[in-house]
Amino acid sequence: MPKAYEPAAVEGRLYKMWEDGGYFAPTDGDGEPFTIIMPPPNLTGELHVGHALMDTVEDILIRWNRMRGRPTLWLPGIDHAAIAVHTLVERTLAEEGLTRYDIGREKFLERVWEFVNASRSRIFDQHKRLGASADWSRERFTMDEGPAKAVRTVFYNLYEKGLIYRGERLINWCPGCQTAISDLEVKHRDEQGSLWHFSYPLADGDGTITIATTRPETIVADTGIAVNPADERYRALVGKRAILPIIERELLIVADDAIDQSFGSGALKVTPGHDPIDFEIGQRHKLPVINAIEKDGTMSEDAGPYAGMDRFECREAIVRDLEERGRLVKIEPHTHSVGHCERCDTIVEPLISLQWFMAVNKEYSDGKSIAGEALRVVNEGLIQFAPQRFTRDYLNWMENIRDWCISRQLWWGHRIPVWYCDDCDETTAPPPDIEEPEACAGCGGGNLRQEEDTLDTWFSSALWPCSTLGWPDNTDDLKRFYPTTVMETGYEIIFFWVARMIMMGLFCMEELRDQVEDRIPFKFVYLHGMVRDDKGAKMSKTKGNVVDPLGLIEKYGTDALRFNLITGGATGQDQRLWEEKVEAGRNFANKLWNASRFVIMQLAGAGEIGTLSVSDRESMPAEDRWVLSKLDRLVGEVDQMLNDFQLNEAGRRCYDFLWGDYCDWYLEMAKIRLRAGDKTALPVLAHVLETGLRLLHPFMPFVTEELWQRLRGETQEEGPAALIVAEFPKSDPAWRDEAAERDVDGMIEIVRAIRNIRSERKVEAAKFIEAFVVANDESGVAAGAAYIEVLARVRPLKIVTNAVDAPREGVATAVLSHAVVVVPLAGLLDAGEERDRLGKEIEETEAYLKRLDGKLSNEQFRAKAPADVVAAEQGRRDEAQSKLDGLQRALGELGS
RNA sequence: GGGCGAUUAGCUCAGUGGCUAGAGCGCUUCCUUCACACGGAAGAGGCCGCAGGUUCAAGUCCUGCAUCGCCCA
Repeated sequence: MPKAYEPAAVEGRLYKMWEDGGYFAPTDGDGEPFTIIMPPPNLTGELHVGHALMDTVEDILIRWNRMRGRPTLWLPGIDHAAIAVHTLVERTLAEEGLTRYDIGREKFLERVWEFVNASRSRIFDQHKRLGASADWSRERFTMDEGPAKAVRTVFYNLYEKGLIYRGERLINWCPGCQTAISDLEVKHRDEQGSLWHFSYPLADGDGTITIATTRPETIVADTGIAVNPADERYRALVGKRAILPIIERELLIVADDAIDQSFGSGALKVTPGHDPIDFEIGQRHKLPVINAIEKDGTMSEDAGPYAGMDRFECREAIVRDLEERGRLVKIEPHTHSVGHCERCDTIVEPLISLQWFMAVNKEYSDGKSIAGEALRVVNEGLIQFAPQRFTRDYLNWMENIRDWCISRQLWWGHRIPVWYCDDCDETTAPPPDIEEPEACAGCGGGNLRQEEDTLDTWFSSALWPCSTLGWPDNTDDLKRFYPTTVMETGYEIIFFWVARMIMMGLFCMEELRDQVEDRIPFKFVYLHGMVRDDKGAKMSKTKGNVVDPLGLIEKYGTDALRFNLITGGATGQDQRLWEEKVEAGRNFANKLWNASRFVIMQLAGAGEIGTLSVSDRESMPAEDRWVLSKLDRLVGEVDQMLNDFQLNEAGRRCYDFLWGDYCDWYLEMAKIRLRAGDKTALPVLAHVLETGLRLLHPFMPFVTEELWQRLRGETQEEGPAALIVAEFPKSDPAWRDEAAERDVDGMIEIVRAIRNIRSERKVEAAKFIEAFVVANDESGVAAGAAYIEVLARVRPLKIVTNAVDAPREGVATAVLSHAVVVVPLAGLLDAGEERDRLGKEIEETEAYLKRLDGKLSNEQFRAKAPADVVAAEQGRRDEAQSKLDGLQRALGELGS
């Protein structure tokens, strides 16, 4: 066995072994399935650390449940990422001097598929490097036939229920991507701009009214002016008309409660065609709607003299023209929020457009609406969030949700399954099994044109938990694995995706499941945080601060990266990552490797060691019972923490036990026995290690599997062929042994005290020194005497029950709660220093004692605190008192 | 404007009302010993952001404030 763990030498081999062994597919058992549908990575992306965290969390949950014996399904897939792929292909076309219109829809889609097929397989090869134990045989792609049929089906069902409609509404238009986008895809950013004040003459010639705007270019689409009804300044003007300069349009002055009197001049120019708030005001007052900006961002015919001008050039031109006419009152600097396209960062233009929408608040049967149901299942606790605080974000968003614009002016994606008739006005939406209708549903004619637009990618992603399992068909997988167990994803897509999956899942399953708890897409939503760079900045390709997970894997191993990502922060919390941090994980893997290497070497040729059972406990020495007791405690804690989605704490506890208790102490004690020819520690060494490897396997799958295989090679126990399908440890409190824990912890304290004295007094590391331990429980200490001698390099060790039997002159004293350690150090000791040290410790102990006394003399505490807490405090008080007595005695014996 | 999160050792972070608040990295001293120097041993280092409150008991719960960050409008 090599001296150091070499991840590269085992990872590929083990992954292949698992895959070939068919371990990733769910077993056929009847147990309650544990299912995770993997959030589909998008086609264009390389593996990044966000994926690494996602894979790690999901793989831990999956491996843990697989080992618990539940039929476990982790279903992977890929998302077609409509806008991203569409623009990517358009860009390559542009390099050839072409547009998609030059080559047409069919050729365009051929180009897209070329790209898709080339990048599709690469993505999961990268995920496999992370050890992801997903069932690749069930892999799905949003554009595959199954998911596509699901899209057509749900579209049809929604349409039939009147929940999908086409209408002219104000939508967010991205002039860069040349498509409508949903509210969620607009990112608002504060920008430094100006607030221009313009005065308009009143139509009756009697005075002016001053309006303020951040967007002068939209003036040409103004159709009214609104003021607050309570505003004294304008009360007399309500109902009158003002004249829009240049365009010479009459603007009705209306009163509306939505107007903030203190903003600008208190008079708002109303542009229903280019602002959502204005649109609502316009609706309330029946103001006309004018579209003055085209989809390419230039001014339309309605912009009069500015027609054809770019919207931002137009802004300057209008300001200039109004200034020339003496209409400009003032310009104030002003910071305001500007909407940008999430994808291309172009400033989004709200405009009126004919689009398809999903009516999320509309009642479609006995009090049910899409959003209403989605609220209900979370309010009723059928779906729970981890961390819990995200529940409120979800509810808040769902309560204020507006109709979802689902059409996109893209060619790549699911084409909206409706046909328009050239001979009549009828729209034909055929049932999903008809891919192309032959006749118009209205006039029966055959001149049909399919809608050009495609659906928002999230529309199909929202179906993911059911479409991947076969919906709309009631397949075996759907029956067995839906509702899925956990949806694990980043908190940043809770609205984009989680919320919409809940809406769609509930709707889709209505016909198949009677009970609402059977219709939910998942029971738990686990949200992980963002992985940032070393300065806390978001990683991005453009900033060049991305940490490449594959590079880290090559350098430190997959397990090291996984362990760091999991223990590096709490659930739902952002974390920072940089290369050196991963070293800790590598070191841990190497520690396990070497501890195992030692155990395996000891086992080699030792013959059969047999298995361990609780009944053997009686004959075991304290340290065996100690480590087994602590191990069982750990097993219980880890199980509890995994159940509570506290993966980070569970991982940490494993680390503490394996490195601290097992390697630092148990192994060292076992060595002493082994050197003395006593092989009785072997079964315990092997058992604890084997259990620890099983416990840690979900976190660090490769090193644990490799070591487990090697260990099994020595112990030759019967059982599963691989750790990945071994049984996850179960707590058995029969292993608990508080007396052993107390005795061995006490022995460890003595060793530490002696080591401390040696180190402080600069005793040569290799030198053996004499030491006395004064203890009431002589036999308890005597049981560990051999270990104290070796681990603290003490010879001879003298255990006495009475302080007078230990020397007093020239000694260093360490007072513990259960014992006093006396180390004669004639010549090495400075009495003054020793006195100072004891004095300081007395001070600390007195303060501690005082605190405990205060607590214990408080009748409220005795009356109200649980009995075990009171008893524990009393115990601590007694220990502190005995320690204080010892310290004072030691100080007294030191003389003055 | 509304909401959420963070603020704990030099740095990065854990800490799910009850042990004298922990870890990793870094730092100091010592150790090439027989699993491991990717190691071992010993140590230094804390107004748990500030101010109130609830509680027998607060780093933890509540309120307010400050600073930083995120989400929504």
